[in-house]
Amino acid sequence: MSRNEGPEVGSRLGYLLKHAQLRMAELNTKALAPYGIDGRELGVLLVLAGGEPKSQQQAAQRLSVDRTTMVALLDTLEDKGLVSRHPDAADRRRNVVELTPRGHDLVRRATKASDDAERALLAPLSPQAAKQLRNALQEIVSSADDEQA
Amino acid sequence: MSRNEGPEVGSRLGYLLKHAQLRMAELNTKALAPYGIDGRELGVLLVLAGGEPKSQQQAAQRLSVDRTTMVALLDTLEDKGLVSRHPDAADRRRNVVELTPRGHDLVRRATKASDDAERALLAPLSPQAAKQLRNALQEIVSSADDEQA
DNA sequence: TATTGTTATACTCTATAACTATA
DNA sequence: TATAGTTATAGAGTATAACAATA
Repeated sequence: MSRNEGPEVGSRLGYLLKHAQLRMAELNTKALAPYGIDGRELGVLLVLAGGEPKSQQQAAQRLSVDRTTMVALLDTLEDKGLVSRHPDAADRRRNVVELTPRGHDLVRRATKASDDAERALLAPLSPQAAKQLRNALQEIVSSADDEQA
Repeated sequence: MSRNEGPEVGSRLGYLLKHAQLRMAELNTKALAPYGIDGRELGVLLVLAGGEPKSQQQAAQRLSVDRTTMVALLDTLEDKGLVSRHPDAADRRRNVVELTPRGHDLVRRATKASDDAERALLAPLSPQAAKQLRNALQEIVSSADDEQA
C-alpha cells in the first residue's frame, strides 16, 4: 500500500507542456538540420508561404513575436537566400517579405521532414488520440488569442 | 470557394505547444504572484514536497534542469524562507534540501491557485477532452524520458 | 504625430568550464 | 579519480528605448 504523495510535478500542465514543447523542438531541430533551418525558421517560412504577401510587422504579429525579433529572424533567412525584402510601393515604410524560389522549394521539403518529427512525438498515441491532442491545443491557443483581441 | 493555402503554421505542433505553454506560464505567474513565486518555483517545491528528502542533484534530475540552474533556483527559495539546505550526514558532499514549515504551508495554498490557472487554460475544452489532453501529454513526456534512459 | 524597420541594450533562462570539498 | 555544490561566464531568446525614413 503506497500512501498518497500529494500533487506531483509530473502531472502539472505547466511541466507537461514545457517538456512536450522541448521534445518537439528537439525533434524538429534534428529533422530540419539537413535543410539548414530550425523549427522557428520554418514557422516564419510557413507564414510567408501562405496567402497574401506580408510586411515584416504582419509576419511578426502572426507569430506573436516582437518586430525587433522578426528583423533578426529575417536577416538570417535572407542570408540563406530563402526570403527577399522589398519596400512596399504603396507604403514605403514597409518591407514586403516573400519567399524566394529556393525558399518555396525548401519549405515544401522541410515541412515533410517536420511532419515526420511530429509523427515521432505522437508515436505513443493512437491516431485518434493524436488528432484530439492537436484539436485541444488549437482550441486552447485560439481561445487565448481571442482574449488578447 | 477558398483555395488550399497549404500547411499553416497555426496547426503545427511546435507552434501549438509553444503557445499553449506560454499561456499556461502566464496564467501561473498571475495566479502565483500573491504567493511570491512563479510556476518554475512551484515545480521545485512540489518535487521537494513529495516522498523522500532529496539532494540538489536529485531535484535537478527530476526536473531535467542542470545542477547549476538548481543552485540559483534554491538560492531564491531559501532567501524566501521556503526551503532549507543541510549537508547530508552520510555523504557530506551532498546537500539535503527540504521544505520549511512555511514552505509546506505555501506549497499547499499555491497548488490550489495553480489548479485554478490550469482550469482557466482548459476552460474551452469539455471535462473529458481536458482529461484526455493531460493524459496524452503525460504519455508523450514519459515516453520521451524512456528514450533518454 | 504616428508607424515601420532598425540598432543598441538589457534581462531571463540555460548550459559549459573550472574551482572546492568531500568521497 | 570521481562526484556534489558552487561560481564565473557565455550563449540563446526576448523585450524596451531610441533613431531614421516615411506617412
